[in-house]
Parts: sequence; structure tokens; C-alpha cells
Amino acid sequence: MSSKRFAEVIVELRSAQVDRPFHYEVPEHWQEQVQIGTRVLVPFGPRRLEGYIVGFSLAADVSKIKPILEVLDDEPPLTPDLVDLAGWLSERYLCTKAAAVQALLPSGMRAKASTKLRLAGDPPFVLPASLEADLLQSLYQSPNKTKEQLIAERPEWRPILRAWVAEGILEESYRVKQGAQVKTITALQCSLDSAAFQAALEELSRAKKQKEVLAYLFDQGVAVPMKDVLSELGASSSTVKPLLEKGYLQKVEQEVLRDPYGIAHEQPEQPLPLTELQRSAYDQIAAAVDTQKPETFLLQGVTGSGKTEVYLQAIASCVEQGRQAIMLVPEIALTPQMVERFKKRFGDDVAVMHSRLSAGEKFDEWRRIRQGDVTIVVGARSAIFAPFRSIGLMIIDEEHEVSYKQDDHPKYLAREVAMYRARQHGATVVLGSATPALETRWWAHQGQIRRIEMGERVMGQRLPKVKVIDMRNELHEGNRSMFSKALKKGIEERLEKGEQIILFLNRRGFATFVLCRSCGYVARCRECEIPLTFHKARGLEQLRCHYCGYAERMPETCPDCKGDHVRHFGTGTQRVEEELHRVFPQAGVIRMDVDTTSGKGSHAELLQRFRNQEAQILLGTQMIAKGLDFPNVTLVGVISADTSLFVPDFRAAERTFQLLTQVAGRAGRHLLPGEVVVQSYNPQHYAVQFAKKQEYENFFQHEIRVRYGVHNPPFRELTAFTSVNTDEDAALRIARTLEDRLRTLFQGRDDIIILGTSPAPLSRLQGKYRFNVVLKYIRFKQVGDPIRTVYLEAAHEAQKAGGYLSIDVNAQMIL
DNA sequence: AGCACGCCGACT
DNA sequence: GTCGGCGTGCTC
Repeated sequence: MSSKRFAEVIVELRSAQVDRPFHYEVPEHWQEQVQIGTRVLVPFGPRRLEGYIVGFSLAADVSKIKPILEVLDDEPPLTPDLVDLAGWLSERYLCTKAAAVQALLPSGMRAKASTKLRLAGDPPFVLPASLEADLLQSLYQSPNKTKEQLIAERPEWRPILRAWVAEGILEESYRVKQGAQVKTITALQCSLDSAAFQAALEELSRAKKQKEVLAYLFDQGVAVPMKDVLSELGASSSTVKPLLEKGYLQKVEQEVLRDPYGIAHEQPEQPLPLTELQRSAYDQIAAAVDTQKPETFLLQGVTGSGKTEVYLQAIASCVEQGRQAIMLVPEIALTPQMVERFKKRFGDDVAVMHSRLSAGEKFDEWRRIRQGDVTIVVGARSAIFAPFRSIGLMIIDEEHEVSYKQDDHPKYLAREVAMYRARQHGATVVLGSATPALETRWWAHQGQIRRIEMGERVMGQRLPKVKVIDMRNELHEGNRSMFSKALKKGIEERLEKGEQIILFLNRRGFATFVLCRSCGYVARCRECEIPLTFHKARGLEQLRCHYCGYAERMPETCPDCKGDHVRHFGTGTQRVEEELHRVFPQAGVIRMDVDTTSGKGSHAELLQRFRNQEAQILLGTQMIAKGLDFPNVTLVGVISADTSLFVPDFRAAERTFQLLTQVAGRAGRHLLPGEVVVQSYNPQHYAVQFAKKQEYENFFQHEIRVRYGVHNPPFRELTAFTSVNTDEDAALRIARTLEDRLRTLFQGRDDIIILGTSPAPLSRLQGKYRFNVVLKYIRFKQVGDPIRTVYLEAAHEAQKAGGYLSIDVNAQMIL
């Protein structure tokens, strides 16, 4: 194109000081290969760093311009729209461009540069028993050690190495090691022509097995994986070796893709007939995809209304038009049946992306998307960055779920990313939920997004009956058990009839704390100040911190008053399990929580066992609340609705409502009528009451007034700053400084509210103190730039003080 | 981020 | 007098 152009490169460092493009010369031989989005290796000061080309300029206003050292990929990993998206991410969530780029790419992508050293010319003159002598000896003894390794070993060697390189005693050459490797297997190929083949057979007269192998490969004509040749013919590598030596066969390295989900189903499943409501939803979405104009829908359908079938058919229609589709699910490891349905319907056309894949698997799924081998991706949050060329449809299922907010920088919200990409690609976004986030429902009310309601369950299934039990009455009536009379009776009945039961417990961290009934002492983690949780493993009673992992033995007497009234309180899954065994000794129980599901595949295994009816009761934390669909479950019990109602978060009511509604939806999804029993010490709370009646709209009406009154989302957006430091005073000082600057900045702006410096709800985590400052505003556009300046200044000070200041734009939760 | 340059205290 | 502490400043 142009005669001379300089590449603008973002280097991999996540630091505000280098958060801008640097210019590099593009060597002649790479002019063609280098594009926007190309990953390169560049010299940066004394180092070599990975970088991404984000643009080109004809002139660079810098005197010193070095050339690019290496081009790291054949195809640029970032498409131009992803480069643009990275720019947007860094502005919207106030992170560096490097952090934004890295968020877009699979974690295995990053390359590592290393420097090899070689002694050249005459050995240097060194004094015996000196640093130089040690280095020289090391260079002779282990010539393969990289410069980086040597420096890590003895930092004092750094200046010597530099000098020797300058004097020509040492020669440097650099290597680039890719993060995730392309996986290859060894295959065998016979490239002899018929005549040569016949001659070879003659020559091998008595080597029967060798002749067999050679003939097999000659017949195949193409390369066959060595593993398959050996097992097919019962040969061993010693059979193959002479054939290779004689040149009758060649080894070929073949690229393979790791496939975490195995071979696809041979018979693609046919689309199911749609109900009238499904048809209408499908028609609207498919029509919007056709227009190729950005549009967002809220698909609000109760559990069991058949949203998934609408998704599947809308995606099919999008794919037929040659465009690609992204399907997000909250936590894919918990919803294997969604992947299953996609694989059944679309076979090999689906890539799967989630955190439980290995780095290599992620990298390969990503490559399949980038190369255009698939047109559909199903995945968790980060799948929203799938490098497709032309996206037609993006679906976010259970859009209200917290997992759609990334928990480290950049703290992006998948829904916002989807809407930005929709504008880039002219795509349609579908937000699906039975209990939409309040913001989403509000925007639908305001007309910014189109709402489609699917109120009925397919096959006319009834919504389950929900009973709310006032646990205070139970106590007054002398029932001190964790099961109310109603729940106990319900479980007994199901056990007799051979039906199944799901028991649900809110968050385990808040569950079983240890309290002294005499003096009120609560056992806390020394580091985190969070109540410790009681655990019983192999008869050993332990207290554990769920944030840092600290563990100690359960004390026998109170550390404070020395009394012997220390008891564990609340209800952890283990205690409920014990209680279940005591009260219902005949029932099999499967417990699902963080402890029993840590291994790979343990989720799926436990669920399969429950599905096979190996146990009648499934007991678990919120991880069992979503996506489960068991035909034989007719009773769902919530041990205590209160635990989630009293977390210090403005979304507590919304979360509780969503959780209870969702749990209720788990019962009676099939032919058997379902029942839900919710136990609570606050049964009159509106979140509990509206959930009991499954009245989303009424809940929305009520909650939106609450939000309006206290200036919370959707009426304001929240941005939270957290100052973290091992030194409490420093953490506090930085937070105060930031608060002051924000107040000065927004003086006289009554549309902006600053919630002053306060200890974070998790005020001490892993030995570090945490203070929050929260900013509430109406339009980010009006505050983004000023916030950035103030934030960067304060963050720099935080760093100098040995801590850090993190920012969460559009915070969903204040922690 | 890292690495180098540069300016002040305890040692041969 | 030097070695080395880590405080600013730069990296195309």
C-alpha cells in the first residue's frame, strides 16, 4: 500500500506508564504479513516483549525507531473489530490496553521470549575465584541455560553478561516459546510408487510383520497416525523402525485439535415443534437477525417455557444466513446439558469455551473459531470475545447471573460487551431470563430493548405450589430441628413414594459459624476476620476460612471466657447431611458443594448419579439452583431463605427473589406435580412473598421503587474503588485521598453521589485491609474521563505505599 | 513492569 | 576512597 509505514504496538506490560502505542519499523520482508491485530515480538528498552499491532502511521514523531524482531503468528489473532473492542474495553472499564487485549485472548496464547548465549572468540581473561570465573564456569557447564535463567540464579551476573555481550565475548540469540502449543501427533506415510513398493516387498522377504505394515500404508496412500497403525496391525515400534531407516516410510507430524467433548453425534437432532409463544419469540428474533441492525431483546420466560428451543432455532436461522452465533451460559460446568443439546443439534459446528478446559483445550477451541471451523460457540462469560468474522446473534441465558461480571481487571459485564459487539457487527442480542436483572427489565420498560414474554410452560405444566414456613413459629412450638414439620413430612412422603427431593442451602461461607453461647464469641480468621466455617472430615472437627484457606482445630472451650458452651451454628451442607442421615436413615443423599465437586468432572458425575436415582436426596448450595432438570424430583426444600437476604449488598432482595424463584422452578418440570417448601425467619419479606407466588412483575414494581428512593441501579450506575494494603493506615489514607479528589472534582454536581470511605464488607482479606469508595452517577460518558485521571493518580500513590487501588466500573456487587 | 542511571551511608 | 542502598525516569 504505502511506501513506508510504522506499526503502532501495544506491549504486554499492564502499567499505566506504558499504556500507549509504541512505534516500530516493519522490516521489508514482513510488510505483507503484518496487519492490524498481528502479534509481534519487539525490543523494549533492554528487553524483548510481546506486543500487538493496533494501527499504522506513516510518520512517527520519535527519533529512535527500532524494527520488529519477530512476527508471532501466521494469522493475526485479533481481528480489527477485536482491536477496536479492546480499545473500548480499556476506556469503559478503566484498564490498560494490554489488559484489555489479554482479556480477549485465550490464556494460553502468551508467548515467552528467552535469550540463548554462546561463547564466541577467545575466552575472556578472568581472575580466579571471582564472579566472572563463576559465570564462565557456569557457561561451560550448562551451555543451554538461557540468559534469563542465569540472571535469576545470580543477579550480580547481569552487568558482566551485558559487558561481555558488548565486547563480543558472548553472542545472544533469542527464542520465542509459544504459551499453548499446537498439539501434533506422529503419523506414518508410504510414498513409494508401485514398482518401488514391489521391490521393497521382495527385499523384506522374511520380515512378515514389516511387509504387513508397509503394505497397509501403501494401500492407505495417506499418512496414518502411528498409534493407529500399531494397534490396527498389532505391530510395535521396532517393526516400524527399520522401515523408516530404509526410507520406505516417512514420519509426518500432524496437527491435531484437542477435543474436550469427544466425537459429535452422528445423527443431528431435529428441531422440536414450537408452541405459539415460542413461534412468536422466534419470529421476532429471526427477523431482527435478518435486518443486520443492532438490536437487543429481553426474552422473559418462566422456567420451563422452552427458551432453549427458541435459542436453538434462532441460532440455526442465523447460521443459515452465513453468520455466526455466540451462546453464553452462566457457568458451563454446571450446565452440561446445554452443551449436550447444542452438540446434538449442531454437531461439529459448535465450539465450547469455559474455565474448566485446560489451557491447551481452550487454545484449540479458540483456533477452531478463529479459523472458521465452527460457526457456533457455547461458553461462559469470556466466550463473548469469540473471534468470529460476522456475528449475527448473541444470546445470554440467565442474563441476571452474577457470573457475567468478570472478577478481575478488566471487570467487564458480558451483557455490555455483547451490546458493543452487536453495534460493530449489526447483530442481535437476546437476554434470556425468568427473573431479569432489574436494569434489564427497566430498560425494556423504557423501550430501549424489546421485551418478549413467554409466560406459559410448555405442555401446560403447572407451576409448583410454594409453601413458606415461618421458622420462628416452629421454634415457639418446640421444634428445634433445622427441618420444619412441613418439610419433614414432605420428605417422608417422597421417600415412601420413591420420588426425589432437592434440598437447597444458601452460600456455604455464611452457613456454619462457631459461637460461644455464654459470651457471644465468634471464631474468626486471623487474616481475613471472616467467621470461620465448621468442617468435619474423618472425625476431625476443624474450622476453616473460605477466603484464605486457613484451618485450625475446633476449640473445646471458649478462647475468650473459657466456658464449654462453644457450638457450631447455622447450617452447612455437612450438618444438613448428618441431620438427614439421622432423621431419614433409609434415604441416600448426594451432597454437592465446593468440597465434593473440586475434581474435574465431579459435577457431572454426581448429577448423573442423582439422575440414575442412586440417591433420593440431592443436597447442595446455589450451584444446584440452575439448569437442573430431573423428572422424578417433586419436592424442593430451601433450608433458610434468610442467609442471602442479609448480605450487605443492595442487590440482596433481588438475589433472594431470583434464587427462590429459580429453585422453585426446579420442582415439577415434568408430569409429576411439584412442591416447594421455603423455610425462613423473615417470611413476610417482599422478596420471599413475591417469590412464593412467582410474581416477577410485582417484585419488579416494588423493588424499582426501592432503587429509585436510594439512587441505586438502574437509576444510577455504581463504580467502586477498593484500596488494599497490608498497612491499615495506608489503605485508609489512599481511600480518603481518592474520596477527597472525587469530591473536589464533582463539587456542586447533585447528580453525582459519593459514598465515603468505608471498610469493605470483606474488610480484611488474606491479611490485607480493604476500604471502599463508591461513586454513583447517571451517565458514565460524563464522568469517565475525569475519573480516569483521579484514579490513575491515586492508584500510583497506592502502589508507592505498597498496596493497590482497584476499580470496578458498573459494579454489580460491593465487596 | 523492569531496568538503568544516579545520588548518599558503612565498609576494605 | 569504593560498594551498594533503592529513589526517579524511560522504554518506539
